[in-house]
Amino acid sequence: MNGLKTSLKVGLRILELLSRAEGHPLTVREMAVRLEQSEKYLEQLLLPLRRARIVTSVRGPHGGYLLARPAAYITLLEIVQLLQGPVTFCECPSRDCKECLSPPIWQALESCVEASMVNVSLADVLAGHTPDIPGKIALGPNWVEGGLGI
Amino acid sequence: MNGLKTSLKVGLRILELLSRAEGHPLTVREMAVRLEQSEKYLEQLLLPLRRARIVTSVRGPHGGYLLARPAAYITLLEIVQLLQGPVTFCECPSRDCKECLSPPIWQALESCVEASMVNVSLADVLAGHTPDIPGKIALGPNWVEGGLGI
DNA sequence: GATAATTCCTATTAAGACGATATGGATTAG
DNA sequence: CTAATCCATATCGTCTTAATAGGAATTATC
Repeated sequence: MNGLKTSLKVGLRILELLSRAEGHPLTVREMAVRLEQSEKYLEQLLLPLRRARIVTSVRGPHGGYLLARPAAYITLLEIVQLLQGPVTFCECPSRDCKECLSPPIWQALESCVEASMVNVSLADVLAGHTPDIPGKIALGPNWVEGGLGI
Repeated sequence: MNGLKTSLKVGLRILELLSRAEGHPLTVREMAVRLEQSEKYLEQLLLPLRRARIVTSVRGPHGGYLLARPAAYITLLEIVQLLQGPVTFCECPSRDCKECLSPPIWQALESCVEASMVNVSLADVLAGHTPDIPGKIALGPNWVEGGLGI
């Protein structure tokens, strides 16, 4: 959560280009020029994007990459999970993990972020839609009101 | 966001010990034995905790560390920010960053997590309080309903 | 005051993650 | 056939972070 990885930033810009190309395949070379990145690096990012069926490829001359689906049907969550890794605070399975002390708290935070991101499409991101005030997790029945005071 | 850092996990366990000690100073040595960690490593974590005034120290013989405040007045957010780093997705100041495409989205996610964590105290964590269903960000007035379809 | 217990501080090492590059193979239009 | 293009893997270098090391400063006790 400490900043976006470069792979995600660049990946988003790739998807931006593909989205604006609208059905016309873009070559890695074109993207490399427009994004000022090396072709090889972009290829490395396009590989998982293709395997996850977020983009499609056409091989041979006049080939290139396309968005596999309309941008409105690609969620921010799948992009992030793919290029930045899963949104996890604590992976422990048990309910009382000795390391993180309270898995439910971390799981709630994960759900908070995931539920938010699955609700935002690539089209939303490109359109610059601004989200509203966020919700936040609330403690359950065990919670003692006023425990935090000020 | 890819898993909790070791420093945070161990830091939380330190705070757990101090919380249960209730005013009686604990030495680094004691904590090292009970947590099965090296004294030197714990010292390194206690340093920022003390500077942030989350713990207090007593020097000399019969010295040790104490919680600086009751656990109910220590928020999860400050612990996380201190030992894991700030909760940031994108640090760009401008509203249309070329790298992350849409700062408001990331800022909303940050706020979502921060607002949740500031609401959870160390006491809550130790008590194993389980948070409710999380809220999530919602797109603002520009949002087109049904944009995501399925 | 000497001594021992303890915190305090900085430097250094070790291992892993990640950005980036390099090299070559596979596919296909013309 | 050949050139354009995607496909795949291996490798290198840098930065972050966990962990160690060594010693300085403080203070209770005798």
